[in-house]
Amino acid sequence: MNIELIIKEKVAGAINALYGQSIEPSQVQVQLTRSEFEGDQTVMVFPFLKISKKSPEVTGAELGEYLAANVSEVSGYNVVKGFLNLSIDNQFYIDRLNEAVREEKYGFVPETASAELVMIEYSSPNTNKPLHLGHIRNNLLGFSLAEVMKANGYKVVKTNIVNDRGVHICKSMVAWQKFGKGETPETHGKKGDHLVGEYYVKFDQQYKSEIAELIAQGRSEEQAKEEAPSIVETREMLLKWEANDPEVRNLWKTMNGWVYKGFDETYKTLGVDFDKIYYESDTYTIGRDEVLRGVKEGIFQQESDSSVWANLEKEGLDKKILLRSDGTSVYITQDIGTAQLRYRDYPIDHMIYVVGNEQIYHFQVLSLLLDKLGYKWGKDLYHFSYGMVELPNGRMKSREGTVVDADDLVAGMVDVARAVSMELGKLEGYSEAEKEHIYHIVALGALKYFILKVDPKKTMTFNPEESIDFNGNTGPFIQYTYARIQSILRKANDTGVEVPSQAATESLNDKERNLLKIISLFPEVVKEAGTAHSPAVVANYVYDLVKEFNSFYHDHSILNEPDSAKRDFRLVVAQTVGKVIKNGFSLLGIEVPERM
RNA sequence: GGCCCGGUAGCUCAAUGGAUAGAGCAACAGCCUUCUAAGCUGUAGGUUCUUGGUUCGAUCCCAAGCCGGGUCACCA
Repeated sequence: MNIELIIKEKVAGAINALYGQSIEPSQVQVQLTRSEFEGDQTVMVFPFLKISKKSPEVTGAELGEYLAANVSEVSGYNVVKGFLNLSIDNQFYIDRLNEAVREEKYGFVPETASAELVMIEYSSPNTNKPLHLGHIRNNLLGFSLAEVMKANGYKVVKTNIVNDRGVHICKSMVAWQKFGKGETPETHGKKGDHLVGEYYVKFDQQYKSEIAELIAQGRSEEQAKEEAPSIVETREMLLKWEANDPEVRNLWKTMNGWVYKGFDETYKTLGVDFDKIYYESDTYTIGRDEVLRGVKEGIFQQESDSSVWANLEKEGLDKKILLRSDGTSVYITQDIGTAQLRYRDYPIDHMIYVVGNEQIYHFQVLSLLLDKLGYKWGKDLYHFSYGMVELPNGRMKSREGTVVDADDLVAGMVDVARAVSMELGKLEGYSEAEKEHIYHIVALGALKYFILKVDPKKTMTFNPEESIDFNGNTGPFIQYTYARIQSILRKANDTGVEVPSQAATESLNDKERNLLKIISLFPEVVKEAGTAHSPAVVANYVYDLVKEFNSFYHDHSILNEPDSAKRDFRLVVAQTVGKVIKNGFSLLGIEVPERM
């Protein structure tokens, strides 16, 4: 049981015993004592003044006296103004430490047979261009959130809806037909997703020049955009695609195949994966059928040009198109089909969509549409809406060529990790392959931590220079601490010193005590990360732990401690800190190296 | 314009309504014959955008304003 809950309960009991009033434990405000004061847990006495009808000092003292006398965990107290600072008995923290020692997955809630199932959709790329920095945030958040939910005892199904059809991919196809001359990833020596992305860019260039030409011929901009041959061709291709035209379908399969191969590589590099992948090409017709059912049932309206609309004005939103006048589907149509299919495939208790906050409106609409169509889970979908990633000079803009490519970014970070590591030269004895493995772990640790430590809801700035910094509040700093701990444990093993299976000591120095306090917090942190849907909570916690450990490491020797009882205790502490780092980082999808 | 989100040190970010608002980077000053210096210690750096309100207490809640971003497509 965590100390906060114990104190809340006991304070409620004390209020009752002292002043004859019963309050709920949840009404008691407890927090960690600030380091400049003596004590471990602080109780706010202000809220109880109306009950005690005494001054804050007196009330605090009376409560403190009672708690010290009646609660075994409370070893002492002091009162400063309206703050009652309680000192917690060392044994409590040592017990928590031993809990952490015993449990392999300390801090995690084990999955039970009756656990609820949460499906997490993330990544969800379009198949017309390679992944970029924005996708990286999505992928890292999605994967980490899945790990966090698992650690909170949920069954988790990670899913990916691939937007493999629609105008965007038709654009790449049109451009490839026009300019490709049969080029393939093999002939070009490029990843397939990058190759297809190049044709998407080429399409855009061609389209723009056509528009300019038409405008020069006297058309309005709007007209030009409608009539440009490229876009006309694209629309025709989409229709052919929906009509199952063999030639179009073949090209589509080929080009998407290139892209998938490229994506798989990127996913593998990032260390993310999925339990179930859906393809829009399989789900959009289900969505369309659902929309048409909606028309039949009078939920949606079909206009004279045969486009289909949902009127959400009553719900405070706009009218929303669901099917174009030519009968083709729009983005949201497939989301309806995908949702239906998923609920058919899995007994979903919670559905989480990891999608950027620019789509808040989209998910409000989706939720309402599903609800109107009669799905009880429509209202309950959870849009995990994260903020955009910006560069120091603003948003990434493909037009200005400022889009940061995912593969390039990772490769660059590995290069830096390699350079730093070689300069420090601490990996003697490792094979080249082992070294490369470490560089990869460190590079990804830097990237992932840099992104995940920020509150997901907030827009974040990605500064390439800072992201490859390996000092301070960074992933490699934490990994480094882990590696140091493993080094100590190896050395202990080499010299025949065994790490005890349980910690025993009577006295704790300040830094040992601080470490134990932080270790005892981990289970709460995991829980908090789950309820807040925030990997950042874990990242910040691990950083605090590691900072404290390094300070301890600096001030107190472990293996050279002459008192063997103290040495053994510190070994247990160090080992446990290592375990918490590893478990915490696993929630972020970050690996830890044995050496670095 | 309607709706949504944000504004904290020079920069990037923290801070369940609590005490003197904290870290890292950058700057400056120290610490390696001792378990990995990718480390540790210290100095400096703030009207928490503004003005009101709520209360014992507000960076946090409420209102208005200012600034920045998002969104409101027969795009995805």
